[in-house]
Amino acid sequence: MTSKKIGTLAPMETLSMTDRVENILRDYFTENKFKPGDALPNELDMAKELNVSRNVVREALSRLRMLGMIEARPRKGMIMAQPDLFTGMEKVLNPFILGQNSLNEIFELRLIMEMGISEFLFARKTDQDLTALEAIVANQKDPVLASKEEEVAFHGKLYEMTGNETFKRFQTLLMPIFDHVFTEYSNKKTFVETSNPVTHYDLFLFLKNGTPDEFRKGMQRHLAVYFPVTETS
Amino acid sequence: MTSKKIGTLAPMETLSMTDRVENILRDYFTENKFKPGDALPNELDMAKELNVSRNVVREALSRLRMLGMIEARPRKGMIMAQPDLFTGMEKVLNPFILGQNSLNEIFELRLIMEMGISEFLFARKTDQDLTALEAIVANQKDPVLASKEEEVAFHGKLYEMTGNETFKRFQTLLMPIFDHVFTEYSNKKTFVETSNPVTHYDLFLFLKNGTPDEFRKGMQRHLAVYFPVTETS
DNA sequence: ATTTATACATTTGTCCTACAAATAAAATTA
DNA sequence: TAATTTTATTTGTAGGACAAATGTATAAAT
Repeated sequence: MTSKKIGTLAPMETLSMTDRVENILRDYFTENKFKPGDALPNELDMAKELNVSRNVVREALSRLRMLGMIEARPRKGMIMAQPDLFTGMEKVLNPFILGQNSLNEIFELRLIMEMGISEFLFARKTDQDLTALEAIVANQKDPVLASKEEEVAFHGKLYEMTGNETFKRFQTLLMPIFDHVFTEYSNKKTFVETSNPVTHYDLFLFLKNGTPDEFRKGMQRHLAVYFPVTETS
Repeated sequence: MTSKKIGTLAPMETLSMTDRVENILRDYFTENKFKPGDALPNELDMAKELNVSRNVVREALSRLRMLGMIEARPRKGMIMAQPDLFTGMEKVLNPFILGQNSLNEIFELRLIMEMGISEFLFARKTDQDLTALEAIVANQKDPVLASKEEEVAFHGKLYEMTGNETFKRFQTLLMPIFDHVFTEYSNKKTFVETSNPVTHYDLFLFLKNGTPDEFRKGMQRHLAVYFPVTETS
């Protein structure tokens, strides 16, 4: 196997000490099945063990602390913590930094999710939820053009009704991106006024009295303008 | 308004200098609309400007570097970079650290996404994709019990066929969690053998010759055992 | 002997200084 | 002008120092 192929040649990015220590620490936690609450060695011991300066260890630990992976109690030591899945993602969600392609793909993610929640909504909806949802759609004057507040409240409530906190948090984080891409849509494309648009109120009725299928079809028509063109409409 | 309410009393977590500098820097980038490629001030200037030590600045920068937000070229300076959305998330995806509740919710996320991709699959499927997918299902001996490799390959290919790189990457990251939760399912619950399960091959046929609705219904039955119980099945 | 007071050890957070390495820019020389 | 040398710049890494505060061990007092 003396092939000339030595990789893509690009990824020969020499990692810094900090990068390596960060990886080593994460691997160490995983291999030793560290669980929230478990105590970590102190910084100096780590530095000596790894033959690096305390600075390097602290930079690596600082990263893990930011992610919520570990917690440092001054003068007491560090312990493992329960990280939130999206803490890291939240910090890079900046439309000016993210590429346009990423932004568009995130927007598509929304379409996918809102088409997929139907079963969960019907499985977990409560009368209380429906009442709250009705209040949201009732606050709306113009039945066609929803206000931004109402738009956010309505769709947000749907995510909340899935009973999946992670899912809801994901949506809340992505919301600014949705809005950003939506604004671009509004500016660039001349909107094709659909003949009989499905309003939030229609969706509410589907959710209250209809079936998962009816609701999903309604949602699809509600979001129709954003979908890619399909042969079999 | 001289109420006695002074907050929840809990969130009085005094931020460290590093935490604050990290926030200040991110805000600074956002407010000044920093874009990938833009040059950053050097560390010493930042430290002087913010009245903190270079160590603190470096710890904060180290975090942003980890997220891919900035890039440091030794001896040349730092520039803004294009972060990957999920870099931070990837590092905390550790079943031993994440809570069981999070794990279950992530698993539900998968169900939601796979129910929602139908329209995208039909809008973007190519003959090449279908050929590749057919090869995957053809490799399978037992039509009912899919091997783990085939399972991963089939569902992974579906995500890939949406043409949404972000979506596909998300799924790849979450895969170990899916697998982890799935294993728990297998151990705890005695599986209810569905009378006529929908196989991957069935799904392939729906995707090739059917409609988005047919495919989605098939997918729902394929994943039925994992769904929450719905009144209107 | 029990309680109280004191001293000590521990550990993170922050600051400081120093220097290597390597590149780009500037200055010098041919 | 061209080639060479010098210098300045900036990140990466090392190492020392100390404050603060907490828990623990030690000493003192009743």
